[in-house]
Amino acid sequence: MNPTIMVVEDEPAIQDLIQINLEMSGYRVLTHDSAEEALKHIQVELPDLALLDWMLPGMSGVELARRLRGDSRTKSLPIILLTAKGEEQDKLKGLETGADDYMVKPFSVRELEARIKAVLRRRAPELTQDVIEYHGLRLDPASHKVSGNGKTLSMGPTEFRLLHFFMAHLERVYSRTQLLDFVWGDHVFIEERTVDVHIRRLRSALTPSGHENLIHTVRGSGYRFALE
Amino acid sequence: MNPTIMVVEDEPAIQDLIQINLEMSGYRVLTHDSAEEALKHIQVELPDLALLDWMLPGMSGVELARRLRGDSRTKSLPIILLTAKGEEQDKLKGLETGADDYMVKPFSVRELEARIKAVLRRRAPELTQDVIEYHGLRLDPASHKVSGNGKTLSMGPTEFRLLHFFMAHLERVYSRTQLLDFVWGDHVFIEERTVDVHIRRLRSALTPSGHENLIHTVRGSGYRFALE
DNA sequence: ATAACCTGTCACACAATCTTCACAAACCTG
DNA sequence: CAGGTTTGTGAAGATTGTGTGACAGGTTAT
Repeated sequence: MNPTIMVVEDEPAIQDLIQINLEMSGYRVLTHDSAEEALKHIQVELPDLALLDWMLPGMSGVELARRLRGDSRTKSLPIILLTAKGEEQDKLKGLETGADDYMVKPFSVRELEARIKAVLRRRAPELTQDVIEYHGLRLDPASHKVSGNGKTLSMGPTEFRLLHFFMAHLERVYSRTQLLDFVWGDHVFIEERTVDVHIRRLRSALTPSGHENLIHTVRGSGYRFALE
Repeated sequence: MNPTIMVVEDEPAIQDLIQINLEMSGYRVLTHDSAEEALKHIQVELPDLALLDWMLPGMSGVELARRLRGDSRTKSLPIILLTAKGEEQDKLKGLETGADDYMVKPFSVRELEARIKAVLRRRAPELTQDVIEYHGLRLDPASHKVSGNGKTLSMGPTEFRLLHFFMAHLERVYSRTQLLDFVWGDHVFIEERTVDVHIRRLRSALTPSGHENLIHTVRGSGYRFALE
Protein backbone atom coordinates (compact mmCIF):
# COMPACT_ATOMS: atom_id res chain seq x y z
CA MET A 1 0.00 0.00 0.00
CA ASN A 2 1.33 3.43 -0.89
CA PRO A 3 1.95 5.89 1.92
CA THR A 4 -1.00 8.15 2.63
CA ILE A 5 -0.37 11.83 3.05
CA MET A 6 -2.90 14.19 4.54
CA VAL A 7 -2.75 17.72 3.17
CA VAL A 8 -4.46 20.52 5.05
CA GLU A 9 -4.38 23.70 3.01
CA ASP A 10 -7.05 26.25 2.23
CA GLU A 11 -5.65 27.75 -0.95
CA PRO A 12 -7.05 25.67 -3.82
CA ALA A 13 -4.13 26.34 -6.16
CA ILE A 14 -1.56 25.04 -3.69
CA GLN A 15 -3.81 22.18 -2.71
CA ASP A 16 -4.18 21.04 -6.31
CA LEU A 17 -0.51 21.46 -6.93
CA ILE A 18 0.53 19.32 -4.03
CA GLN A 19 -2.07 16.69 -4.69
CA ILE A 20 -1.21 16.26 -8.35
CA ASN A 21 2.49 16.11 -7.74
CA LEU A 22 2.41 13.74 -4.83
CA GLU A 23 -0.01 11.42 -6.56
CA MET A 24 2.28 11.45 -9.55
CA SER A 25 5.00 10.21 -7.25
CA GLY A 26 2.91 7.35 -6.00
CA TYR A 27 1.46 8.70 -2.78
CA ARG A 28 -2.16 8.54 -1.80
CA VAL A 29 -3.32 12.04 -0.98
CA LEU A 30 -6.17 13.21 1.22
CA THR A 31 -6.91 16.92 1.13
CA HIS A 32 -8.79 19.06 3.58
CA ASP A 33 -9.55 22.76 3.62
CA SER A 34 -9.57 23.19 7.36
CA ALA A 35 -8.07 21.80 10.54
CA GLU A 36 -11.51 20.88 11.86
CA GLU A 37 -12.26 18.80 8.79
CA ALA A 38 -8.89 17.12 9.03
CA LEU A 39 -9.40 16.21 12.69
CA LYS A 40 -12.73 14.65 11.84
CA HIS A 41 -11.16 12.53 9.15
CA ILE A 42 -8.35 11.41 11.38
CA GLN A 43 -10.87 9.69 13.67
CA VAL A 44 -11.65 7.43 10.74
CA GLU A 45 -8.25 6.97 9.17
CA LEU A 46 -4.73 7.67 10.29
CA PRO A 47 -2.45 8.90 7.48
CA ASP A 48 1.29 8.21 7.34
CA LEU A 49 2.28 11.84 7.23
CA ALA A 50 0.59 15.22 7.55
CA LEU A 51 1.37 18.32 5.52
CA LEU A 52 -0.12 21.34 7.26
CA ASP A 53 -0.39 24.91 6.16
CA TRP A 54 0.71 27.25 8.93
CA MET A 55 -2.10 29.71 8.38
CA LEU A 56 -5.58 28.29 8.09
CA PRO A 57 -9.04 29.79 8.57
CA GLY A 58 -10.27 28.76 11.99
CA MET A 59 -7.78 26.55 13.78
CA SER A 60 -4.26 27.21 12.51
CA GLY A 61 -1.86 24.55 11.32
CA VAL A 62 0.35 25.14 14.32
CA GLU A 63 -2.54 24.57 16.69
CA LEU A 64 -3.52 21.47 14.76
CA ALA A 65 0.01 20.14 15.03
CA ARG A 66 -0.04 20.73 18.77
CA ARG A 67 -3.30 18.84 19.13
CA LEU A 68 -2.04 15.92 17.08
CA ARG A 69 1.01 15.75 19.29
CA GLY A 70 -1.21 15.79 22.32
CA ASP A 71 -3.35 12.81 21.40
CA SER A 72 -1.59 9.52 22.01
CA ARG A 73 -3.07 8.06 18.84
CA THR A 74 -1.46 10.70 16.64
CA LYS A 75 1.52 11.39 18.86
CA SER A 76 4.03 9.94 16.44
CA LEU A 77 2.44 11.08 13.20
CA PRO A 78 5.16 12.83 11.14
CA ILE A 79 4.28 16.44 10.42
CA ILE A 80 5.63 18.93 7.92
CA LEU A 81 4.51 22.53 8.19
CA LEU A 82 4.14 24.86 5.22
CA THR A 83 4.87 28.47 6.03
CA ALA A 84 4.57 31.52 3.84
CA LYS A 85 7.45 33.90 3.40
CA GLY A 86 7.75 36.27 6.32
CA GLU A 87 6.53 33.68 8.76
CA GLU A 88 9.94 32.05 8.81
CA GLN A 89 11.02 33.89 11.91
CA ASP A 90 8.50 31.82 13.78
CA LYS A 91 10.03 28.63 12.60
CA LEU A 92 11.36 27.79 16.00
CA LYS A 93 7.88 28.01 17.39
CA GLY A 94 6.77 25.68 14.63
CA LEU A 95 9.38 23.13 15.43
CA GLU A 96 8.57 23.44 19.11
CA THR A 97 5.09 22.26 18.39
CA GLY A 98 6.69 19.04 17.34
CA ALA A 99 6.72 19.39 13.57
CA ASP A 100 9.36 17.21 11.94
CA ASP A 101 10.20 19.71 9.28
CA TYR A 102 8.89 22.84 7.70
CA MET A 103 9.01 24.40 4.26
CA VAL A 104 8.77 28.00 3.18
CA LYS A 105 6.39 28.84 0.34
CA PRO A 106 6.95 29.07 -2.50
CA PHE A 107 8.85 25.84 -2.47
CA SER A 108 10.39 23.43 -4.89
CA VAL A 109 8.22 20.39 -5.42
CA ARG A 110 11.32 18.29 -5.71
CA GLU A 111 12.49 19.48 -2.35
CA LEU A 112 9.11 18.84 -0.79
CA GLU A 113 9.22 15.29 -2.05
CA ALA A 114 12.75 14.87 -0.80
CA ARG A 115 11.73 16.00 2.67
CA ILE A 116 8.66 13.82 2.73
CA LYS A 117 10.82 10.89 1.78
CA ALA A 118 13.35 11.76 4.42
CA VAL A 119 10.76 12.21 7.14
CA LEU A 120 9.10 8.97 6.24
CA ARG A 121 12.33 7.05 6.06
CA ARG A 122 13.36 7.92 9.55
CA ARG A 123 12.32 10.07 12.39
CA ALA A 124 15.86 11.12 13.10
CA PRO A 125 16.86 14.78 13.00
CA GLU A 126 18.22 16.41 9.85
CA LEU A 127 18.28 14.72 6.50
CA THR A 128 21.53 15.74 4.89
CA GLN A 129 23.88 14.48 7.52
CA ASP A 130 25.74 12.22 5.17
CA VAL A 131 29.47 12.68 5.10
CA ILE A 132 30.75 13.53 1.66
CA GLU A 133 34.23 12.62 0.56
CA TYR A 134 35.98 13.45 -2.68
CA HIS A 135 39.60 12.92 -3.50
CA GLY A 136 40.87 13.32 0.01
CA LEU A 137 38.55 16.15 0.86
CA ARG A 138 36.06 15.23 3.53
CA LEU A 139 33.02 17.21 4.67
CA ASP A 140 30.93 16.20 7.64
CA PRO A 141 27.65 18.12 7.87
CA ALA A 142 26.86 16.71 11.31
CA SER A 143 29.95 18.00 13.05
CA HIS A 144 30.35 20.86 10.61
CA LYS A 145 33.97 19.93 10.00
CA VAL A 146 36.06 19.77 6.87
CA SER A 147 39.36 18.04 6.43
CA GLY A 148 41.75 17.57 3.55
CA ASN A 149 43.98 14.51 3.69
CA GLY A 150 43.35 14.32 7.41
CA LYS A 151 44.34 17.91 7.97
CA THR A 152 41.57 20.03 9.48
CA LEU A 153 40.48 22.97 7.36
CA SER A 154 38.68 25.94 8.82
CA MET A 155 36.32 28.27 7.03
CA GLY A 156 33.32 30.50 7.61
CA PRO A 157 29.71 29.29 7.54
CA THR A 158 29.06 30.59 4.05
CA GLU A 159 32.14 28.89 2.66
CA PHE A 160 31.04 25.71 4.38
CA ARG A 161 27.62 25.78 2.75
CA LEU A 162 29.18 26.63 -0.58
CA LEU A 163 31.57 23.71 -0.33
CA HIS A 164 28.76 21.43 0.78
CA PHE A 165 26.75 22.41 -2.26
CA PHE A 166 29.67 21.89 -4.60
CA MET A 167 30.55 18.50 -3.17
CA ALA A 168 26.95 17.41 -3.60
CA HIS A 169 26.91 18.64 -7.19
CA LEU A 170 30.16 17.69 -8.82
CA GLU A 171 31.19 18.23 -12.41
CA ARG A 172 28.60 20.81 -13.21
CA VAL A 173 28.87 24.49 -13.92
CA TYR A 174 26.77 26.82 -11.78
CA SER A 175 26.26 30.47 -12.55
CA ARG A 176 26.63 33.05 -9.85
CA THR A 177 22.87 33.50 -9.84
CA GLN A 178 22.29 29.81 -9.30
CA LEU A 179 24.81 29.69 -6.49
CA LEU A 180 23.11 32.63 -4.82
CA ASP A 181 19.79 30.84 -5.09
CA PHE A 182 20.99 27.49 -3.85
CA VAL A 183 23.56 28.45 -1.26
CA TRP A 184 22.27 31.77 0.01
CA GLY A 185 18.58 31.04 -0.52
CA ASP A 186 15.89 32.25 -2.85
CA HIS A 187 14.95 35.80 -3.35
CA VAL A 188 18.14 37.16 -1.86
CA PHE A 189 19.22 40.52 -3.10
CA ILE A 190 22.95 40.21 -3.11
CA GLU A 191 25.50 41.43 -5.59
CA GLU A 192 26.55 38.67 -7.98
CA ARG A 193 30.20 39.48 -7.61
CA THR A 194 29.97 38.66 -3.92
CA VAL A 195 30.07 35.05 -5.03
CA ASP A 196 33.55 35.65 -6.39
CA VAL A 197 34.72 36.82 -3.02
CA HIS A 198 33.42 33.74 -1.28
CA ILE A 199 34.91 31.54 -3.96
CA ARG A 200 38.21 33.16 -3.23
CA ARG A 201 37.75 32.64 0.51
CA LEU A 202 36.82 29.04 -0.06
CA ARG A 203 39.85 28.58 -2.27
CA SER A 204 42.21 29.89 0.33
CA ALA A 205 40.51 27.79 2.98
CA LEU A 206 41.22 24.73 0.87
CA THR A 207 44.79 25.69 0.08
CA PRO A 208 46.46 24.11 3.17
CA SER A 209 45.66 20.66 1.81
CA GLY A 210 46.06 21.61 -1.84
CA HIS A 211 42.40 21.15 -2.71
CA GLU A 212 41.88 24.67 -3.95
CA ASN A 213 42.32 23.56 -7.53
CA LEU A 214 39.13 21.54 -7.38
CA ILE A 215 37.31 24.81 -7.98
CA HIS A 216 37.40 25.77 -11.63
CA THR A 217 36.41 29.09 -13.10
CA VAL A 218 34.40 28.79 -16.28
CA ARG A 219 34.71 32.16 -17.85
CA GLY A 220 31.40 33.69 -18.77
CA SER A 221 29.43 30.91 -17.10
CA GLY A 222 30.30 30.41 -13.48
CA TYR A 223 32.18 27.85 -11.42
CA ARG A 224 32.60 24.12 -11.45
CA PHE A 225 33.80 21.79 -8.72
CA ALA A 226 35.67 18.72 -9.94
CA LEU A 227 39.05 17.19 -10.53
CA GLU A 228 39.18 18.19 -14.20
CA MET B 1 23.91 30.80 -20.62
CA ASN B 2 20.93 28.90 -19.32
CA PRO B 3 17.73 28.89 -21.31
CA THR B 4 15.42 31.76 -20.44
CA ILE B 5 11.75 31.03 -19.97
CA MET B 6 9.11 33.72 -19.93
CA VAL B 7 6.12 32.94 -17.74
CA VAL B 8 2.92 34.93 -18.19
CA GLU B 9 0.49 34.07 -15.44
CA ASP B 10 -1.65 36.25 -13.23
CA GLU B 11 -2.13 33.93 -10.28
CA PRO B 12 0.76 34.59 -7.87
CA ALA B 13 0.75 31.09 -6.35
CA ILE B 14 1.18 29.40 -9.71
CA GLN B 15 3.68 32.01 -10.79
CA ASP B 16 5.87 31.42 -7.74
CA LEU B 17 5.55 27.70 -8.06
CA ILE B 18 6.69 27.66 -11.64
CA GLN B 19 9.47 30.13 -11.05
CA ILE B 20 10.97 28.30 -8.09
CA ASN B 21 10.84 24.93 -9.72
CA LEU B 22 12.19 25.97 -13.07
CA GLU B 23 15.02 27.91 -11.49
CA MET B 24 15.86 24.88 -9.46
CA SER B 25 16.24 23.01 -12.72
CA GLY B 26 18.65 25.54 -14.09
CA TYR B 27 16.42 27.79 -16.15
CA ARG B 28 16.35 31.53 -15.97
CA VAL B 29 12.80 32.66 -15.39
CA LEU B 30 11.10 35.95 -16.23
CA THR B 31 7.58 36.39 -14.91
CA HIS B 32 4.86 38.76 -16.04
CA ASP B 33 1.31 39.25 -14.81
CA SER B 34 -0.18 40.29 -18.10
CA ALA B 35 0.21 39.81 -21.82
CA GLU B 36 0.78 43.52 -22.28
CA GLU B 37 3.66 43.55 -19.85
CA ALA B 38 5.15 40.50 -21.51
CA LEU B 39 4.97 42.07 -24.95
CA LYS B 40 6.77 45.12 -23.66
CA HIS B 41 9.56 43.01 -22.25
CA ILE B 42 9.92 41.03 -25.44
CA GLN B 43 10.95 44.17 -27.26
CA VAL B 44 13.98 44.28 -25.02
CA GLU B 45 14.80 40.64 -24.64
CA LEU B 46 13.75 37.54 -26.48
CA PRO B 47 13.32 34.50 -24.22
CA ASP B 48 13.97 30.95 -25.37
CA LEU B 49 10.49 29.69 -24.56
CA ALA B 50 7.17 31.18 -23.41
CA LEU B 51 4.76 29.65 -20.93
CA LEU B 52 1.41 31.38 -21.27
CA ASP B 53 -1.69 31.09 -19.16
CA TRP B 54 -4.76 30.64 -21.33
CA MET B 55 -6.89 33.04 -19.34
CA LEU B 56 -5.37 36.37 -18.47
CA PRO B 57 -6.86 39.71 -17.52
CA GLY B 58 -6.81 41.91 -20.58
CA MET B 59 -5.26 40.17 -23.54
CA SER B 60 -5.59 36.41 -23.18
CA GLY B 61 -2.77 33.95 -23.55
CA VAL B 62 -4.24 32.64 -26.76
CA GLU B 63 -4.32 36.08 -28.25
CA LEU B 64 -0.77 36.70 -27.08
CA ALA B 65 0.36 33.47 -28.71
CA ARG B 66 -1.28 34.49 -31.92
CA ARG B 67 0.49 37.84 -31.88
CA LEU B 68 3.85 36.28 -31.17
CA ARG B 69 3.34 33.98 -34.11
CA GLY B 70 2.50 36.95 -36.26
CA ASP B 71 5.64 38.94 -35.63
CA SER B 72 8.61 37.70 -37.58
CA ARG B 73 10.93 38.28 -34.66
CA THR B 74 8.99 35.95 -32.37
CA LYS B 75 7.65 33.70 -35.07
CA SER B 76 9.71 30.74 -34.00
CA LEU B 77 9.53 31.26 -30.24
CA PRO B 78 8.39 27.97 -28.68
CA ILE B 79 5.12 28.37 -26.78
CA ILE B 80 3.42 26.21 -24.19
CA LEU B 81 -0.10 27.12 -23.09
CA LEU B 82 -1.45 26.52 -19.61
CA THR B 83 -5.16 25.82 -19.54
CA ALA B 84 -7.44 25.33 -16.57
CA LYS B 85 -9.65 22.28 -16.32
CA GLY B 86 -12.81 22.80 -18.33
CA GLU B 87 -11.02 24.71 -21.03
CA GLU B 88 -9.63 21.52 -22.49
CA GLN B 89 -12.29 21.30 -25.10
CA ASP B 90 -10.76 24.36 -26.65
CA LYS B 91 -7.37 22.77 -26.90
CA LEU B 92 -7.62 22.46 -30.65
CA LYS B 93 -8.12 26.16 -30.86
CA GLY B 94 -5.00 26.58 -28.79
CA LEU B 95 -2.91 24.42 -31.04
CA GLU B 96 -4.28 26.24 -34.04
CA THR B 97 -2.77 29.43 -32.74
CA GLY B 98 0.56 27.75 -33.10
CA ALA B 99 1.34 26.68 -29.54
CA ASP B 100 3.86 23.86 -29.41
CA ASP B 101 2.18 22.13 -26.51
CA TYR B 102 -0.35 22.76 -23.79
CA MET B 103 -0.85 21.62 -20.21
CA VAL B 104 -3.97 21.32 -18.13
CA LYS B 105 -3.93 22.79 -14.63
CA PRO B 106 -3.37 21.54 -12.06
CA PHE B 107 -0.30 19.93 -13.52
CA SER B 108 2.67 17.96 -12.37
CA VAL B 109 5.83 19.99 -12.22
CA ARG B 110 7.79 17.01 -13.39
CA GLU B 111 5.58 16.78 -16.43
CA LEU B 112 5.91 20.48 -17.11
CA GLU B 113 9.66 20.18 -17.08
CA ALA B 114 9.53 17.16 -19.33
CA ARG B 115 7.44 19.05 -21.85
CA ILE B 116 9.65 22.10 -21.73
CA LYS B 117 12.63 19.91 -22.40
CA ALA B 118 10.82 18.14 -25.22
CA VAL B 119 9.80 21.40 -26.87
CA LEU B 120 13.30 22.82 -26.54
CA ARG B 121 14.81 19.66 -27.90
CA ARG B 122 12.57 19.87 -30.90
CA ARG B 123 12.90 23.58 -31.55
CA ALA B 124 16.30 24.48 -30.15
CA PRO B 125 18.44 21.50 -29.27
CA GLU B 126 21.42 23.67 -28.44
CA LEU B 127 19.55 24.97 -25.41
CA THR B 128 19.20 21.64 -23.67
CA GLN B 129 21.80 20.28 -21.31
CA ASP B 130 22.12 17.02 -23.19
CA VAL B 131 25.57 15.73 -23.95
CA ILE B 132 26.19 15.67 -27.68
CA GLU B 133 28.63 13.30 -29.29
CA TYR B 134 29.64 13.09 -32.92
CA HIS B 135 32.43 11.05 -34.38
CA GLY B 136 34.63 11.17 -31.33
CA LEU B 137 33.89 14.77 -30.53
CA ARG B 138 32.02 15.17 -27.27
CA LEU B 139 30.42 18.29 -25.82
CA ASP B 140 28.88 18.41 -22.35
CA PRO B 141 26.83 21.56 -21.72
CA ALA B 142 26.35 20.84 -18.02
CA SER B 143 30.02 20.67 -17.17
CA HIS B 144 30.93 22.96 -20.03
CA LYS B 145 33.61 20.66 -21.35
CA VAL B 146 34.63 19.53 -24.81
CA SER B 147 36.77 16.56 -25.66
CA GLY B 148 37.94 14.96 -28.88
CA ASN B 149 38.77 11.27 -28.65
CA GLY B 150 39.12 11.66 -24.92
CA LYS B 151 41.48 14.56 -25.18
CA THR B 152 40.26 17.75 -23.52
CA LEU B 153 39.89 20.69 -25.88
CA SER B 154 39.83 24.24 -24.64
CA MET B 155 38.24 27.24 -26.29
CA GLY B 156 36.65 30.57 -25.53
CA PRO B 157 32.98 31.04 -24.60
CA THR B 158 31.91 32.12 -28.07
CA GLU B 159 33.62 29.19 -29.72
CA PHE B 160 31.91 26.90 -27.22
CA ARG B 161 28.46 28.24 -28.07
CA LEU B 162 29.25 28.08 -31.75
CA LEU B 163 30.33 24.46 -31.51
CA HIS B 164 27.29 23.63 -29.42
CA PHE B 165 25.04 25.11 -32.05
CA PHE B 166 26.77 23.25 -34.85
CA MET B 167 26.67 19.93 -33.06
CA ALA B 168 22.97 20.39 -32.43
CA HIS B 169 22.36 21.21 -36.09
CA LEU B 170 24.47 18.89 -38.16
CA GLU B 171 24.62 18.64 -41.92
CA ARG B 172 23.09 21.99 -42.58
CA VAL B 173 24.46 25.19 -44.01
CA TYR B 174 24.09 28.37 -41.96
CA SER B 175 24.79 31.84 -43.25
CA ARG B 176 26.83 34.24 -41.20
CA THR B 177 23.67 36.19 -40.46
CA GLN B 178 21.93 33.12 -39.16
CA LEU B 179 24.87 32.19 -37.00
CA LEU B 180 24.92 35.69 -35.56
CA ASP B 181 21.23 35.37 -34.73
CA PHE B 182 21.40 31.94 -33.19
CA VAL B 183 24.75 31.99 -31.48
CA TRP B 184 25.22 35.63 -30.60
CA GLY B 185 21.53 36.40 -30.13
CA ASP B 186 19.24 38.85 -31.79
CA HIS B 187 19.55 42.58 -31.42
CA VAL B 188 23.25 42.30 -32.07
CA PHE B 189 24.89 44.51 -34.62
CA ILE B 190 28.14 42.84 -35.39
CA GLU B 191 30.16 42.71 -38.55
CA GLU B 192 29.38 39.53 -40.49
CA ARG B 193 33.01 38.82 -41.11
CA THR B 194 33.55 38.47 -37.39
CA VAL B 195 31.98 35.05 -37.74
CA ASP B 196 34.89 34.03 -39.93
CA VAL B 197 37.32 34.86 -37.19
CA HIS B 198 35.49 32.72 -34.67
CA ILE B 199 35.22 29.90 -37.15
CA ARG B 200 38.94 30.05 -37.52
CA ARG B 201 39.45 30.01 -33.75
CA LEU B 202 37.06 27.11 -33.41
CA ARG B 203 38.95 25.25 -36.07
CA SER B 204 42.25 25.67 -34.32
CA ALA B 205 40.64 24.69 -31.01
CA LEU B 206 39.53 21.44 -32.63
CA THR B 207 42.85 20.76 -34.32
CA PRO B 208 44.52 18.90 -31.41
CA SER B 209 42.12 16.00 -31.92
CA GLY B 210 41.87 16.39 -35.68
CA HIS B 211 38.23 17.45 -35.68
CA GLU B 212 38.81 20.76 -37.41
CA ASN B 213 37.79 19.31 -40.73
CA LEU B 214 34.24 18.82 -39.52
CA ILE B 215 33.71 22.49 -40.29
CA HIS B 216 33.15 23.07 -43.97
CA THR B 217 33.10 26.38 -45.74
CA VAL B 218 30.31 26.66 -48.27
CA ARG B 219 31.44 29.40 -50.52
CA GLY B 220 28.86 32.11 -51.00
CA SER B 221 26.54 30.62 -48.39
CA GLY B 222 28.11 30.09 -45.02
CA TYR B 223 29.35 27.13 -42.99
CA ARG B 224 28.31 23.57 -42.42
CA PHE B 225 29.26 21.15 -39.66
CA ALA B 226 29.41 17.51 -40.71
CA LEU B 227 31.65 14.67 -41.78
CA GLU B 228 31.03 15.34 -45.48
C1' DA C 1 32.24 45.42 26.87
C1' DT C 2 35.90 43.93 24.02
C1' DA C 3 37.99 41.21 20.81
C1' DA C 4 37.65 38.05 17.09
C1' DC C 5 35.32 36.79 13.32
C1' DC C 6 32.02 37.05 9.28
C1' DT C 7 29.75 39.49 5.48
C1' DG C 8 28.73 42.02 1.54
C1' DT C 9 30.77 45.81 -1.40
C1' DC C 10 33.85 48.27 -3.79
C1' DA C 11 37.74 49.67 -6.68
C1' DC C 12 41.59 48.53 -9.02
C1' DA C 13 44.62 45.54 -11.80
C1' DC C 14 45.18 42.09 -14.72
C1' DA C 15 43.97 38.62 -17.96
C1' DA C 16 41.04 36.63 -21.36
C1' DT C 17 38.38 37.32 -25.09
C1' DC C 18 35.94 40.01 -28.76
C1' DT C 19 35.59 42.79 -32.77
C1' DT C 20 37.46 45.03 -36.39
C1' DC C 21 40.70 45.83 -39.92
C1' DA C 22 44.01 45.11 -43.59
C1' DC C 23 46.09 42.18 -46.42
C1' DA C 24 46.94 37.55 -48.39
C1' DA C 25 45.11 33.53 -50.39
C1' DA C 26 41.60 30.98 -52.71
C1' DC C 27 38.04 30.77 -55.84
C1' DC C 28 34.97 31.89 -59.68
C1' DT C 29 33.64 33.91 -64.18
C1' DG C 30 34.17 34.72 -68.70
C1' DC D 1 44.59 34.32 -67.37
C1' DA D 2 42.79 38.77 -65.65
C1' DG D 3 39.62 40.90 -62.76
C1' DG D 4 36.41 40.56 -59.32
C1' DT D 5 34.56 38.32 -55.32
C1' DT D 6 34.82 35.55 -51.23
C1' DT D 7 37.32 33.58 -47.40
C1' DG D 8 41.60 32.83 -44.31
C1' DT D 9 44.62 34.92 -41.14
C1' DG D 10 47.44 37.72 -38.02
C1' DA D 11 47.56 41.58 -35.17
C1' DA D 12 45.77 45.72 -32.82
C1' DG D 13 42.89 48.03 -29.81
C1' DA D 14 38.59 47.75 -27.18
C1' DT D 15 35.77 45.41 -24.16
C1' DT D 16 34.48 42.40 -20.71
C1' DG D 17 35.17 39.09 -16.87
C1' DT D 18 37.65 37.68 -12.84
C1' DG D 19 41.04 37.84 -8.86
C1' DT D 20 42.12 40.27 -4.96
C1' DG D 21 42.98 43.40 -0.99
C1' DA D 22 40.73 46.61 1.89
C1' DC D 23 36.89 48.27 4.59
C1' DA D 24 32.67 49.23 7.21
C1' DG D 25 28.99 47.04 9.68
C1' DG D 26 27.26 43.28 12.01
C1' DT D 27 27.51 39.11 14.87
C1' DT D 28 29.41 35.89 18.17
C1' DA D 29 32.45 34.40 21.65
C1' DT D 30 34.95 35.52 25.75
